[in-house]
Amino acid sequence: MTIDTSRAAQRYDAVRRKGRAGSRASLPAGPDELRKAPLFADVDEATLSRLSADARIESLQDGDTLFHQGAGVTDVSFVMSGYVKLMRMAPSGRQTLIGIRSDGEMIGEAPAGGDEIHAVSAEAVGAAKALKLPAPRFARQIKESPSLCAAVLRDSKERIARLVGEIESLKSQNADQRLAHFLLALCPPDEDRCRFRLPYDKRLIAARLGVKQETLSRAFAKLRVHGVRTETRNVHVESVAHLAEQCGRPGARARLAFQAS
Amino acid sequence: MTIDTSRAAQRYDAVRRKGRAGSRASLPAGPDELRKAPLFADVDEATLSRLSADARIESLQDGDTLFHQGAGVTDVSFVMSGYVKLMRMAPSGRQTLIGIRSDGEMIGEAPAGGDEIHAVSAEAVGAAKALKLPAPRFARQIKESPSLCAAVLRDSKERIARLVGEIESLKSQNADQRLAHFLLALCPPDEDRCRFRLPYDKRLIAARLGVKQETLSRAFAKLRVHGVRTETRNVHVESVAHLAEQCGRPGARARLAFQAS
DNA sequence: CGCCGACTTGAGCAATCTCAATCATGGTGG
DNA sequence: CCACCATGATTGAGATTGCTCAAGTCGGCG
Repeated sequence: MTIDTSRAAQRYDAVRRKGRAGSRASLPAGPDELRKAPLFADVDEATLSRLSADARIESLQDGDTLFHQGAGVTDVSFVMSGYVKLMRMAPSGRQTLIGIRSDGEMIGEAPAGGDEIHAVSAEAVGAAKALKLPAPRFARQIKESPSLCAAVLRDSKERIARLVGEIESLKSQNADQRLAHFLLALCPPDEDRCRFRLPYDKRLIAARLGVKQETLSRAFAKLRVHGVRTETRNVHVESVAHLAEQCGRPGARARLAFQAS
Repeated sequence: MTIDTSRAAQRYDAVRRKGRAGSRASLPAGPDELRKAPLFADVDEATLSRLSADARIESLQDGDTLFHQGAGVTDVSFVMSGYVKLMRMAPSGRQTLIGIRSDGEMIGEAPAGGDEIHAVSAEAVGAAKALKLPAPRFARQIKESPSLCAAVLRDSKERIARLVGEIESLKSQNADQRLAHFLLALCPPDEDRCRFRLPYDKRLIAARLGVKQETLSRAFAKLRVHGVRTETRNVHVESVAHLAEQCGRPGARARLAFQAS
């Protein structure tokens, strides 16, 4: 369920972090970069250029931390390339993956003014670039620009919908069904037979689905019977329709897996 | 995990609904009622009185539906008394509890204009009263009143934080720990030994925690060893501090439960 | 070649679910 | 007052799911 147990996680992090440079490249950014974030798609130009005044782009390496849970919110960040994972740290040291951001998505919550604190920690998964805006400036613009405010409102709703979906699947589906759902979302549209690449490694996918790596591996094995083949990161789906059928049935899979073995 | 399986749920609903009147009382409401909702705590009087123009209060009986998932959003609703449960219905008919609202909380999401659709279904748990405002009017006021907009923004953030917490606990805690957390939140502050009443029946608590009723019952049984006694709906906690310790440990409980049996 | 990291596989165990029986409670009709 | 029923809660037994620990595979890379 969690990414790792406390002691194991510490070891794991120690390994990943070895030999990484401490300094980060940071470049200024303009309104054009901001516009790439869907959040800003409908925000007026004037607001955007005000927002971008102190914007900068940071380059991150695998494992770099953007911010820690509990720390004060100084910036609003957006993923410009790569992936960023959001995690909750329990007092015990246990880490739980909350979500993964990519492609212009906002990392964390939009600051609305006042003293705010990060509810999660954010860390780069592989090399990534992040766009950062100072939080106070963003909070001021939210109050002054109706289009920005509307955009943030809409974005919050999408976020909530996603989280609700997440809770539903954690409560009502088993690991196999969650994996089927996950893969289904990755299949390109309009093709029944398809092939694609997993966006990140299986360890992370497992954490995203809320299971252990071993369990994920076995779930993949069960899907083989249903025409889903994997070679490391590449996935081959014989029939998307057939895969979709696997999303809502607990019993059928066991029977078929038995026949195949 | 889910509230009930498809067929069982249908039977269950058929039973609960028997002999209930179809009509609902509906009374007009004013700004004073609105002010009771925390969302409106800091909203200016003018906005509030505009919002309350078409406000009305509906009386609901156990099992009454406020709205269905997938239906268009025509109103914004608030719980004035009692409890309302939010559920997701899978195409299979499976129902998953998403949350429970009470005490002036908003039910569903704030409409921001445009055609919107309910992401969940809402149903009264026991007798309840709901305050309803027409969605279009609310959406208009959001655009025109900065204080309302700020309030909705703040509320969305709280909602997201709650959902994130929910996901964390589903992913990282077992049933016993989730129950301990749940009870801890119900304990009145500043007392180590306390006594209180469960807000709703154990069937609902189980759904809230994402386990079956039987599992919840066994979790309560395990907590008895730790000074938590229950008589139907009444709970005695010998030591809140001791209960809090149970929130973060998987192993210890099993040993003690074994000794006790 | 040999190691490392990511992944897979196996075996046993723990948590949870399922099905079924039982019990307590409150209401209802006789 | 009692028999009876419906509902919610508890308990038991067995199946299932997912976890843990451990070993093994595989591909790249120095």
